[in-house]
Amino acid sequence: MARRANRRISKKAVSKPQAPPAQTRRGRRRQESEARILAAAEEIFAATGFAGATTAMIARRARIPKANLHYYFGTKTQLYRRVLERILEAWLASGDEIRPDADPETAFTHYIAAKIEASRRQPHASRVFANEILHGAPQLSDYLRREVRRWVEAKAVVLDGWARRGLIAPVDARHLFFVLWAATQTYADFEAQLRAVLGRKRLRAADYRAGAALITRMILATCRAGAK
Amino acid sequence: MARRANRRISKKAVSKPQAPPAQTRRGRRRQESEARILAAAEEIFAATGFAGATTAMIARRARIPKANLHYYFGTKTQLYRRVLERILEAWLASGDEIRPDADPETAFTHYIAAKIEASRRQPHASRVFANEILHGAPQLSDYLRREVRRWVEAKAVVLDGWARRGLIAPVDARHLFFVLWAATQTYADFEAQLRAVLGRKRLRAADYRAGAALITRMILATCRAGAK
DNA sequence: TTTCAAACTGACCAATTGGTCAATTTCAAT
DNA sequence: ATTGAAATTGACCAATTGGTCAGTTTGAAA
Repeated sequence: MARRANRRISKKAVSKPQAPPAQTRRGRRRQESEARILAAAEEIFAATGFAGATTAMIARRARIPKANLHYYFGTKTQLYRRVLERILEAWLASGDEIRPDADPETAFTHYIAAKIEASRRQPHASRVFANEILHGAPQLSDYLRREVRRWVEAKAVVLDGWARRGLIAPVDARHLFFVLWAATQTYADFEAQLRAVLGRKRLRAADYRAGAALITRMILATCRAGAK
Repeated sequence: MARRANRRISKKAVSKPQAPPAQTRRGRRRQESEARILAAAEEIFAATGFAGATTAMIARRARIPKANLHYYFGTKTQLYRRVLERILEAWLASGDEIRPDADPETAFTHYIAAKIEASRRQPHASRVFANEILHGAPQLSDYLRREVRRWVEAKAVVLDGWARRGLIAPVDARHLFFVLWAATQTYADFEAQLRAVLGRKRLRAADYRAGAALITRMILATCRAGAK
């Protein structure tokens, strides 16, 4: 692991990979490299978890020297955090359609479709997130307790409002989201299992459609006003 | 990692940890140690994943010398496989209630309750399994393609039979199980997230009950004969 | 064109870790 | 009581890996 003596100081003493210049050639090249590293890191972390990933693997996939990766991102843990931040940002941005003035059926349908689409298009992101939580969210617990919790509280208010107005049946909003996340993300996180069971080499568009359709049907049947 | 030269041979040359004697003192002591190691390994693998786990951690938790662990189980990978096998066995044993002659509503209710109870009582097992699949099931793909697939095919026949007899609405059985597994296992695999969102230090009995109740309600609403 | 801080990287190192083994202890069988 | 195969374990090692750094290159600014 190399000497642990104030890594921060010696780092700063050498150079500061801060402040990407501007629209200079250097700035452009740098942004390009950073993006490639982040993408590579996401793939590797998704495939192997934090502990299983090596900075050498990530650098190789990004096609840059390992020392360069450390020059840009510092430690493996810091790089991992950057990857997580990007993912959580996207995660929190979904669900905008769930608003008091929206039509519940439409809002649920679109939300589910978007989540399934995310599982299909960015499975790596979903898996990195899943892996982090699976192992106790050591790097994310603050985010979960703050941003995610707030997100859920806000959505719970919306669902309760819908229920009060008789638009949907009353439902435990928190657990509803737990189940919704699990159901939609399973198409990314557990893809290996679904492929094996379905006997597919790769999941097809129809598989994702079938999942979205079933989950939507389940939610609508559960929440349909007057239900149980 | 130590010399890779035929580990198998040198191992055999030293001794063979096969054939647990009988009800001798040694036999008993051995079974005890093996059980402690397997339990410790399950916890550690669940908490850190395969790559993040060290045999030293597992040995420490099992309170035996590391060399002893290797004496009993060979390599870390072999120990991991033993842990996985136990877990998958239990996994496949669930769902016995889903039989042609069973009442669908009762069968679903019991299956969901059992899965949630498993998430509550054996969260480690669920997490080891989840971690394995999340990373592409490198050690499990054969099992998934054989045992699990067969399991699902059999259950799909049962559900189709129920539908044909008008006991439930027609439904895509495969995807129904995907969603059911995800929804119930999330109470173990994503416990850290649920705790954060619910603002709990530990999930309570009531939380598991709420989850089971909602999932049951969803499945029954979806499958109720005559539904959509 | 000159300059020099920033960018870059090959080579290296210390810590960690999976696994081994020689030497010792235990105990089931005789 | 004797015996030897099995069980046990402290000490060790080679491979891996995160991270560093000295030396070189690059390009923006003067």
